[in-house]
Amino acid sequence: MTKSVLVGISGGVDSAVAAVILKERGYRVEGLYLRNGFPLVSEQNAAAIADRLGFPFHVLDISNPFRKDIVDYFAKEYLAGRTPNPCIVCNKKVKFRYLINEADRLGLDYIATGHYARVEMGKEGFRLLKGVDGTKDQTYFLFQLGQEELGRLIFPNGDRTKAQIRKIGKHLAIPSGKESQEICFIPDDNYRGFLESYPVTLPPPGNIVDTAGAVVGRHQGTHTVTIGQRKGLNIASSRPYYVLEINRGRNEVIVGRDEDQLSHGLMAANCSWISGTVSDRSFNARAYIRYRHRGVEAEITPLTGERVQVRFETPQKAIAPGQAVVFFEGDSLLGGGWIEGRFRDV
RNA sequence: UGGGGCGUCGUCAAGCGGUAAGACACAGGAUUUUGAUUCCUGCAUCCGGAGGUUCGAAUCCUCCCGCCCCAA
Repeated sequence: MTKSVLVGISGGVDSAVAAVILKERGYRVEGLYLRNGFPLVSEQNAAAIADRLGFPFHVLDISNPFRKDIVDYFAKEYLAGRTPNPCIVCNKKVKFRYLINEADRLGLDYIATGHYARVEMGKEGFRLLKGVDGTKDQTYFLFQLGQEELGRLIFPNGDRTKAQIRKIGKHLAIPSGKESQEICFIPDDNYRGFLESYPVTLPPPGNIVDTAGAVVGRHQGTHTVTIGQRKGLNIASSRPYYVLEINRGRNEVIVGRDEDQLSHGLMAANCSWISGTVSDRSFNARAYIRYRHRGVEAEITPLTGERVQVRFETPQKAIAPGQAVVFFEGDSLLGGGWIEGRFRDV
C-alpha cells in the first residue's frame, strides 16, 4: 500500500528536492508542470528534473484560467490603484486547485509542492504552520487554503532550511536557474512595462501631491506607483518622499514623509480561515501585512461579511490595499484577508 | 543701468585662501516565490564666464553675463 503523490514541479530546486525527499520516504512520485502560457525556460528544467529523478512527468496547460484569474486580476488591481498579490490568488485558484484535480484524475493520493510551510493534524483539523526556516517561510502565500486542500497536501521542505535544500539540490546536480524569483509571468521583473503591453487602458499621467495638497511632481499613470514606494518619484527634497495613497478619482498620487506612512490599523475583506471558521469575538494574534513582514501584535475584530478590523499594538508602515494581511498564533496560521484600507487612529 | 543681494552636481546646500561635505534625485548591484521597503556602490579634476593677485583661490581683486530685491 505505497502512498502516491503528485508533486508540482516548477523547474526550481525547491520542488525538485521536495520530490526527492518524497521518493526517499517511499512515496510513489509523479510530477506535474503547470504551463501558464508565459513561455519560460522552467518547463524544460522541470522535464529534465523529472527525467533525472526518474518519475512520470505530466504537463497541464492552464493558460486560460491563469490569464483570466491571475493576469487579468493583476492588471485590473493596478488600474484600480491597488497593489495585487498574484501568488496568493494563484495558489488558491490555480496551483493547488489543478494539482488536486490532476491528482484525482491520475488516481494519486496526495499533492506536494516545494513551499516552506508545514501541515499538521490538530484537534480542530489541519493546521498550517510556518516553515522551520523562518526566513523562507511561505505560509503568507497560502492563507487562502482550507481544510480540503490541507488534507491532501504535503510540504516536504517545511521542516528543512533553505541551506539544507540547496545542499540536497546540489548533491543531485539539479539544473539550477537563478535563485531570485519575481512574478512568474513577468520574467524581467518590470511590471510597469508588462502593464503597458497588456491590452488595457492605462491611467494618464497626473499630479503627485503632498499631504497638504501641494503639487510636488508628476506621475506617469497611477499604475506605475505602489503604496510605500520611494524610488522613481523623481522628487528632489530635503528628505525622501513615499507614496501614501493613490487617488484614482482625481488621478493623483499622494506622497508624504516616512512617518506619514504609519497606520494604527487596517480593514480587511474577503477573509478566510484555515480552520474554516473564526470566532465572532475580538481576539489577539500576530498580524503580518506583507510577505516577510516581521509581524505585529494586533487585535482582530471580526465584522459581518467576512471582514475584519485590525488594530496594531504599534503603528505599521505602508499598508497597501490589495495586499493580504494574515494572522498567526505562534507558528500557526489562522487565516487572513485582503487589505481594503488603513486607519491612522480611532 | 541709482542702490543692494546672489550665481557650487538634475534639485537643495556646506565651504569664506590650502587644494569641492551632506541630503534629495538618479544609475547599478544585493536581498526577495507579489508590489514596495531596506542595504551596498557609483555620481561636480571642478565651483556663471574671462582676466588678475598668490607658492596656492570656489573662496581676494577687476571686467563681463545671468537672476533677484529696493528705488526710479
